[in-house]
Amino acid sequence: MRLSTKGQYGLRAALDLADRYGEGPVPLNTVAEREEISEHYLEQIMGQLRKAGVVTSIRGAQGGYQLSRSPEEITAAEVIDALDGPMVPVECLSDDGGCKRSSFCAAQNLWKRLADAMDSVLGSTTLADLVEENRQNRGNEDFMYFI
Amino acid sequence: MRLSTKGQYGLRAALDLADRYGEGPVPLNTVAEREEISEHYLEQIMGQLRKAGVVTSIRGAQGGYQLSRSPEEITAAEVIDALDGPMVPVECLSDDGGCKRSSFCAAQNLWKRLADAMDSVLGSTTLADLVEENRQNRGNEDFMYFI
DNA sequence: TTAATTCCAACCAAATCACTCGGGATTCTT
DNA sequence: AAGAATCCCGAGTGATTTGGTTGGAATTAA
Repeated sequence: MRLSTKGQYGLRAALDLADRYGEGPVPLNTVAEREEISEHYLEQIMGQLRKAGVVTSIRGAQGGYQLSRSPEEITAAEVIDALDGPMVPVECLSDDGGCKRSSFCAAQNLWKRLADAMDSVLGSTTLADLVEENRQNRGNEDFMYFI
Repeated sequence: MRLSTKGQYGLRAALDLADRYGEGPVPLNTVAEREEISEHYLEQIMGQLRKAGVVTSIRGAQGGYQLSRSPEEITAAEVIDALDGPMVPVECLSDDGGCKRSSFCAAQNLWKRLADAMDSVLGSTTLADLVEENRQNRGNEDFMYFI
């Protein structure tokens, strides 16, 4: 059970934008370069994020992408859902997929707990949280480095 | 991010065996029938579970499969790992996959938390837990039914 | 006007998934 | 010893998904 690279790249790109929130639009190619993601592929990803309302774009020269809201207001779940669909571990939990065995399926209890656990992590972690954590880590590392 | 049907079927089959633990070997076709899984496909799945030490098999007439240990001693994680490999949400967390960005990757903190959350559910839930919960549910349902 | 950018749709190779098929090996029952 | 019930194994397969690439059109700042 792996997350697609799309979801991973998308989150990295979103974090890249979060780190520069408020500094104006960032062109796609600089994000692609910093994050080492194929430019054309990232284009598709940003398109999805735009349609989902996570980022906004400005076309033309000096254009680029930026987060649509402040990083505190965007959860990891929102980014990943936009790219990979909702993170539900098995089909039978999703609204329409309901399987006829559900009334007596012992496994379903497990999937529910698993889905809850995943939700609570992704839904409660914002881009700001991750950027902040990372700044602190980097800080400590630099500190270590110079001793 | 979906679990493969293999993992789902495998868990269902394991729970089926857990429900009958101590009653001797159960032939594959009866499990397949009760759980509505293709017999040949389930055969492959049971093969993997056997190699992983989750079930044992007895060949020949009157043979079949049974859990290798009591359901209290088998976690959901063990079953799923045997079939789909470890449930790690992204490659860069797995031992050998370590990516070079890890030292400054803000996303990785999220994946770690997600992996921990998943682990703690799957690693702490045993087959016995699920069978027991299910028996209670079924009990309540029957109760409701006859009022 | 030109260069920088986003936007869009089609295409593609490789991998994975969810099975199926066919037959061999083993063991119980009679 | 024969036959039936089982597990064991490896190969094949069609559909879908993944992880992109290609090529070009539209928009806008300088």
